[in-house]
Amino acid sequence: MADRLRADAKANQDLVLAAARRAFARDGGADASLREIAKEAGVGIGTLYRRFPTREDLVWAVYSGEVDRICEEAETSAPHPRAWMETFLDFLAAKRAMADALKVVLAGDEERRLAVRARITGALGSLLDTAAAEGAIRDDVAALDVLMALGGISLIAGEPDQRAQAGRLLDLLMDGLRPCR
Amino acid sequence: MADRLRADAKANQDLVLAAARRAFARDGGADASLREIAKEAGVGIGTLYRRFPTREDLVWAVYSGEVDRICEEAETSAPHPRAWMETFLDFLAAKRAMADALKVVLAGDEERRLAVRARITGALGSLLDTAAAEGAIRDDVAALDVLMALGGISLIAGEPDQRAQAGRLLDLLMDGLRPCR
DNA sequence: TTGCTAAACGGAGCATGCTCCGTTTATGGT
DNA sequence: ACCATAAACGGAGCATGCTCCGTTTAGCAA
Repeated sequence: MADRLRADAKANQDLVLAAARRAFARDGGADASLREIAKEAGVGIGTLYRRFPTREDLVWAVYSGEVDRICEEAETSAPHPRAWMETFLDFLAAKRAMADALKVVLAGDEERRLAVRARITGALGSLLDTAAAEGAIRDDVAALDVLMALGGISLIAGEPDQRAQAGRLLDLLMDGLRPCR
Repeated sequence: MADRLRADAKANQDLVLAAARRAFARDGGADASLREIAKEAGVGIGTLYRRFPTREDLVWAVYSGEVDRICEEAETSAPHPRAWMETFLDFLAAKRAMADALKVVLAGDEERRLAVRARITGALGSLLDTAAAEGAIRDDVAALDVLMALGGISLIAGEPDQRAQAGRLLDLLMDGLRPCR
């Protein structure tokens, strides 16, 4: 990329990211104040917004590493869809901000969102394919649909105290994926 | 009820409701400004908030009639769960504000929310029971779980331009409800 | 070293949600 | 007709998201 950042810009970006990471760690990040994050980073609110135009951009910058790790897990570990889905839901429950970001990513059609989507559906798809090859689940359901189902579960029952409910919804989803008949 | 409203209070409440109905009709209501509604009703913002402490209260006051109608439909018409669910999702898609309100209702445990929840799960339960009796679907899934699944679908794929996606998720849900094996 | 300019900065400013509280008034009793 | 007072009113005020724009400066070329 020829678009290298100016030194001061890069430094500020890092300060903001660090502050955001700290703020998000405090409470899942769903409602951390961006002004507060900017202040904590010692940067003007305008600077934060120029670098991360939307809350989702910031959330994504903070958590993309973890998402990658989860995706790799889906591609490399044994094909236990249910277990992986639980991990995924737990992740979204812990980082509530990500659940909202996911919703946007799943709806939008800008290059950026599509890439993220491709990353996740790719991993999930590979997991589903493997499981299907073993006859554990159906083979005719698109990974994107499953991902959206997971996103839906986390949106409607993603609070930490709704684990049981989320589990039941996941049961229902798994039932829908069963290769009966 | 001994708690009758003072005449002026009642009048203002009606004005607010009428204004809200108009505002919501314009755009689903998801992001109509409450200040604007108050102004349109010729009432102070404080008055609006005293009568409807949360946005959901207002949304509910505006739409409870329609929800009732849909519930009755579930109880009285032929047991076609899928058709009813589509109606329900369409309703939520048209009144985006209701989708958010539903999420809150499904999470909270205050008397009010529980009552609303009971109203809907009651109707849906009756529909599911009838269908189950005919062998059309399983009989061991709680109505609340199905309702939450529907809520999840509408949260993750509730925009009008996501109908197809929502349909696929509904397929998945129906598959999960099938009485196979 | 000295300019020049694109890039970056940062905060004022506006809209919104929601609260708080001093002021006004409907209503029932005398 | 007159009060007393609980009830209702309404908007000032604070926090937040996000934008806009005048000011500052890093990085480069002469």
